[in-house]
Amino acid sequence: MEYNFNEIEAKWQKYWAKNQTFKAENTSDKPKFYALDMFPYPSGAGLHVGHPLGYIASDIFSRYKRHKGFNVLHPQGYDSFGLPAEQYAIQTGQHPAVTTETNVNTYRKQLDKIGFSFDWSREIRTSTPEYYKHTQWIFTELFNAWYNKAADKAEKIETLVALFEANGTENIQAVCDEDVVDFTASEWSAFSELKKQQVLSKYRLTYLSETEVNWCPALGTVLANDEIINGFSERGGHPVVRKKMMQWSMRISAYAQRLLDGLQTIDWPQPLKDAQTNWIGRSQGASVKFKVDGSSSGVEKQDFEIEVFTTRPDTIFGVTFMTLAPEHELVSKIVTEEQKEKVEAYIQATAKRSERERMADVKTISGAFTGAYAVHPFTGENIPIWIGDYVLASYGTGAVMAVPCGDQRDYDFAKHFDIEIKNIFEGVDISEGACEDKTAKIANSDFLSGLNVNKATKLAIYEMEQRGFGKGKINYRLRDAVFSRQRYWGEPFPVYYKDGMPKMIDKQHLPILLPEVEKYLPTEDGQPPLGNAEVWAWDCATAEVVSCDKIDNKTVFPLELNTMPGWAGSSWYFNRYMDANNPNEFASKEALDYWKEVDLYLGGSEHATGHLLYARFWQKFLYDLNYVPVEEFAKKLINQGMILGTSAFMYRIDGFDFNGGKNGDVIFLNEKSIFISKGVTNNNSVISDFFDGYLKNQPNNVIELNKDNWKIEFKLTPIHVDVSFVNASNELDIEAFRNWREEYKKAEFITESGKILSSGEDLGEEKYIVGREVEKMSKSKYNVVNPDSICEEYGADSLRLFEMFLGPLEQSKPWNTAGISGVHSFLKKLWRLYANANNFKGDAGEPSKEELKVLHKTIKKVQEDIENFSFNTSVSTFMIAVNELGALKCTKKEILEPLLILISPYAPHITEELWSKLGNEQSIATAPFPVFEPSHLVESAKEYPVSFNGKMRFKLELPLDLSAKEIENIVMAHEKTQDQLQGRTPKKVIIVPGKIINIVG
RNA sequence: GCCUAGGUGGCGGAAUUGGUAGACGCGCUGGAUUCAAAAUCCAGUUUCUUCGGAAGUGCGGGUUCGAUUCCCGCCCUAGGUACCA
Repeated sequence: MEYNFNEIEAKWQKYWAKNQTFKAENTSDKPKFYALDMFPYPSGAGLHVGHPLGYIASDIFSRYKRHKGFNVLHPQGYDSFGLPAEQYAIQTGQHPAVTTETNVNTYRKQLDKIGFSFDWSREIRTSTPEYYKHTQWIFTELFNAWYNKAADKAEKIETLVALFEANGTENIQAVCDEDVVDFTASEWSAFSELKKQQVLSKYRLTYLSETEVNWCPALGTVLANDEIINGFSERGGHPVVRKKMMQWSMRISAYAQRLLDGLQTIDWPQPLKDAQTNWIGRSQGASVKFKVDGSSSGVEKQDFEIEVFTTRPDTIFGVTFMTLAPEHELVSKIVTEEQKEKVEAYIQATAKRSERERMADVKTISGAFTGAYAVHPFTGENIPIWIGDYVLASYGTGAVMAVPCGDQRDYDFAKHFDIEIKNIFEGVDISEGACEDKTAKIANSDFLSGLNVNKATKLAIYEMEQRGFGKGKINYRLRDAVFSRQRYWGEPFPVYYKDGMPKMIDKQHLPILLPEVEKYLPTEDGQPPLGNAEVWAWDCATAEVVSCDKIDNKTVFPLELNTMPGWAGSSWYFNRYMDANNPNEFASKEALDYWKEVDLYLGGSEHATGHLLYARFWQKFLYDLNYVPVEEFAKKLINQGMILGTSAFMYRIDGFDFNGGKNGDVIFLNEKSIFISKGVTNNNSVISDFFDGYLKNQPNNVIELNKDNWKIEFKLTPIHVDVSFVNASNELDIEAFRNWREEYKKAEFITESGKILSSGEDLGEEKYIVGREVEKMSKSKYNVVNPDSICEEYGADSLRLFEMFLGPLEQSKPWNTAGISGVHSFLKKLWRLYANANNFKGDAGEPSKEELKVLHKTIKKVQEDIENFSFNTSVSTFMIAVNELGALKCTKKEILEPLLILISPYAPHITEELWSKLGNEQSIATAPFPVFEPSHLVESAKEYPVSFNGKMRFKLELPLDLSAKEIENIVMAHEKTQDQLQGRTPKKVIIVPGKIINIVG
């Protein structure tokens, strides 16, 4: 009986769905295990082979945990709000909800074919009202909360109001805007309602503020940094300007320290933790204010102050100049007439450089003197103020107190511009470079002289605070996150505006449904797409969304026009799966208390600072308000590597190029549909033959060349070609290519042997070889491979094994199906092993010692591998086991049955089938994992490697119970040893019993 | 520049605490079976070699009886962009 994988896989997929085999219960005597994948965005291109990599790994782990007796929650869903559906809507008018539905259905079909053990009863989509009503509710909770530093947690805004009513701002320790003003309790109660709201908005965890954005007027939208190339939009090439916009922000900075501290408590990859640590960017030091000396540069500049942040306040006596970022707002105010031209030229030059470029380039030193001076707060000396692009505006305060003796970049800057370098370190030579060694003692620094770094830092801060120009401060690079998007396809804010102040809509009226619009573009006056909605106003009296023309600003008010960003829905979805169908709450307390957190979270490292940081932030917030029982949502996280595609290239001959195209010696062909095989693109005889042919076809042969003196090359353009037209030997299916597009119908080819095929001519024995390159897998590169065809040709079990067999999970690797036949023939061998065992029924007899040894070494290895997420080596182990059992002609049920359980997490369909053929009536899914018995692996002899100076020369089988001395005697007497030594006496013989023998000398 | 990960046959990769480098699979070569093909099975396959051996895990050093593994310096590839002020 043949291994008919199509039939078997369909059968068991149906069985699992019908019997709800993988449905997780919210109450159980079993221990719980929650395995989660980072859910996909359902794109139009469908699932590609990179997606399942992580899903298969988490599925293996989930199935393993079921065998180990756990109640496993392994859900899946869709992050279904997003830009591609909106772009498609703009182009075609198709409603994004319709596109999304279609794409989700495609994904579901593809996922089902791979045999994942998902609990589909818990499927979620972030774009459904049932889901986003809770996203909206969490937003209102953030609005109605503030961060109490005294309690070090978020609290309801009511507690802040109570404090204001009692004592005003006295003793309030809150994370808030910089510009809050103090007031007393009686002042607070005298404030108008509007004024009170204005004050509170400076404390709320989400708030409206003017934020600088990259605005593209032509596209009517805001662009991300990497959507901009040299000041123009990537798509369309339109100009982009910096513009301030009123937007919602999330006060994530309140959680900076806790987000940092929390990293200590979770088992996440170190590189990912590093990325978050760096993103948060904590640094401890002092904030110091320097006054600008008006007398040096004009009286009107007297009032200006430059605030800097320094991590080395102890080196303040070494300050000999200041550097401002060229974009710093003070630059234009303090620059003197004489320096104005130079400074402006420098600012213009800097504006063209990206921040990355400015940071990476430590060799080029550039800057300009503003002509103005600051006053050193301790010495009263005048110090020059410079601008330099090594100081970034977005970093700290955008200004630096430069200490050239203690910072290499300041040092290089000072040297370059011949600025004074003052040495404030005891016995340190700074003639060659700055002293960045923190053990150096401070000298030449008034009251700080003779102190070490720690003491000097503390004293410097104390003195600054006493004299009122500085204070100790911890600085974070982490900035509050902008939460508004000028898009249609996202969660609408449950917000309306009364007297210009935002008001939240009550939980009981949620969800606020995304309104219908005529078109998905921004309005003509630059409003977001929701500005096109006709029914988009809030009626407070009836608590309904009503038509915009009813707006009277008394009971009917305009609704918010922005929508939420992509990360809103994904910042809490892991909690939703715990109780996915709860209509009232985001999840019940019972469900949350039972599942608590994700035990294993799998996904790509590209989400390190986006999704994963914001999700941790929301979780901590929900924890503070007692909505969730744990502060970190994922105990363990594993990054899966990216699967790269292998693009195929055709080489189109556009013309001829003489002498490398110098002097304009290029001839272009009129017909541009001739493709040349990769191997002959530089072949001289092919080129000259082709050129001769070209000359003959010219009606008036005007070209006369002495070819001996000319070097002719083809002018080629590599064209991406669909990888499905190319076989494993890089040979092109010419028919498929000709039928691909109208323009290629008449294509001609120069084959690998140099033969010219005219249009329509068959290949015959000839071959066209394409070029190959490994790049990111993407639809536009025609290198996307989806799993469907592999499932059809080899089956889902082969796909699963193969994706795991490719290599370590965390490493990125190119997709190459060359090895898939290997895992497929393994499955066929497995099938045959059982077919030969009493026609799948297995024999009852006692297993032999050898058979037990094979089984138990496999149990040991596979269990270790799964627990170390080393799935690739398990697949090898299965192959070895099946090869060995095949060689032993094993037919014993006692061996074959446990072996199936070992393989079943990896290849669930074939193992279910063989399991039932062995006579089992229940699914294999919850069969207990075999227990490893070490006694089966005990050996009595060992084949020792005998090494000479560490190099293995021959092997010698010896009993394991020999002592080191006995081994030495046997080895030294051995003839091969004498051969190796050739009469020399060994200096030393090292024997590690059970391991190695090494003879030195 | 810096941080992180990585660099092993023709290819994907294995070697779990320093102890037989190249497991397993692909590909390739030869053979068996077959009218033939597919499928299957068997043998071989790091390189060089005077067939005794010798060299070999990005490069150069070091520690060690012994290094893919540990240390120092460097090169390359991928991802991230900090620290500092």
